[in-house]
Amino acid sequence: MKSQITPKDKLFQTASRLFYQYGYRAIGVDTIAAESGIGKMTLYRHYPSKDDLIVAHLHESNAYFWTNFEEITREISTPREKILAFFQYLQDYVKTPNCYGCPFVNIATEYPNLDYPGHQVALEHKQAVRQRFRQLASEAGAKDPATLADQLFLLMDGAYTSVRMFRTENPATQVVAAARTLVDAALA
Amino acid sequence: MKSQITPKDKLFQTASRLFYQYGYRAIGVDTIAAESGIGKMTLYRHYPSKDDLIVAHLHESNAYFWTNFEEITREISTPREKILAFFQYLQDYVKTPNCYGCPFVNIATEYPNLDYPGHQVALEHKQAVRQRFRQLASEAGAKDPATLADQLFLLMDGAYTSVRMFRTENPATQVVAAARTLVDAALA
DNA sequence: ATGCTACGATACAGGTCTGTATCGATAGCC
DNA sequence: GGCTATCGATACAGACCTGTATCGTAGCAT
Repeated sequence: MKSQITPKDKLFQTASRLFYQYGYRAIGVDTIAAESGIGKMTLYRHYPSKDDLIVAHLHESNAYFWTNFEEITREISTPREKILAFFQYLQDYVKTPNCYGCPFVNIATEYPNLDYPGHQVALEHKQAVRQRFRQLASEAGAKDPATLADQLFLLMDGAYTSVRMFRTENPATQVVAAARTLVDAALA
Repeated sequence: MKSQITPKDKLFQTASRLFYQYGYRAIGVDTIAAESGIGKMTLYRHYPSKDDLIVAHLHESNAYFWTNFEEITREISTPREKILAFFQYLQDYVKTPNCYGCPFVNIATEYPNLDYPGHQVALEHKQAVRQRFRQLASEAGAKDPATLADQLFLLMDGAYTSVRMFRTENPATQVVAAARTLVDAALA
């Protein structure tokens, strides 16, 4: 077996961890190189610029989100339970010390300009989540699926945001109960 | 009448606007000086460091929030209606083009370290808001005021966050309806 | 009028950032 | 064994950042 982890992979993982925990503007390429033990030139050989590395990290985060999302909801039968299962996972996740909010919320806050490439990736991701919520709300029989989806969406990003503000002692411990209330009210 | 707006005021207003719109790390002291027409030395005569200027801006934002909050809820009789009046104001505000999210959420996202002075100001502000929500929830007769307060809190910060992500076309148009559903469910 | 104070403008110091250039080493492959 | 491609390390260029030092000036009070 050859080296199963390439320098590019190690660099990417280190960059993702540092970006996510400390912020995109706070982490420089020198820090990424030093922390990962990878030469800076190797970074620029694989990614033309720091922004390209950021975009790659966001694409990876997007892929991870969806595989995780489908894995969580796969064995759940009803769409209502799928929604609640996702929020239960979210609630558990935001209590762990390795949660630092949502990468897409973070990049959009740090780079509010909508033309910034990273913000565009975040926007596409969030629109897709919104759409997925609408689909589940529709399948669950909500009278106004778009409305319920947006309400759930606010809860989700509120939970992510509260983690970055409060760390572990955050109000997101109530996100499942709130989601259940909103879902049941929309189905009644 | 002498000059009713001092250089310090003009500088402070310009800094607040730029910080809020573009972010705290993105705006440098040279930009603030140039945009306000105030010399950089005048900035450092009134504020020892950029971080002190940021903290002053956050304190001002905190004061504005509370005067605004009390003004909105003053003429409302019941605590339930006070809560909904605040969320109605929030929903209207996040639809205006001069809303760029929440200054406290923004600073906490850009400076996730809890020891950072700006993050501490943000944390104190958010804890106070949480406490105020609990008080109103208690006065309204909620069975578990702390739970309802946290649920409303998630909606609020979710709305702020969605503005910075989506700008005007955001899911926060449903924040009042969601708040009403959560409040009514907690009072039933 | 004359100090005095606050101000704007400019230059500068020291550090950090992104991105490039260069060189030596190393590991796989023919 | 030797060729080649990739890597790590280092130095560097140019830009930008915070914060300081300096100087000329305009207004204000006594």
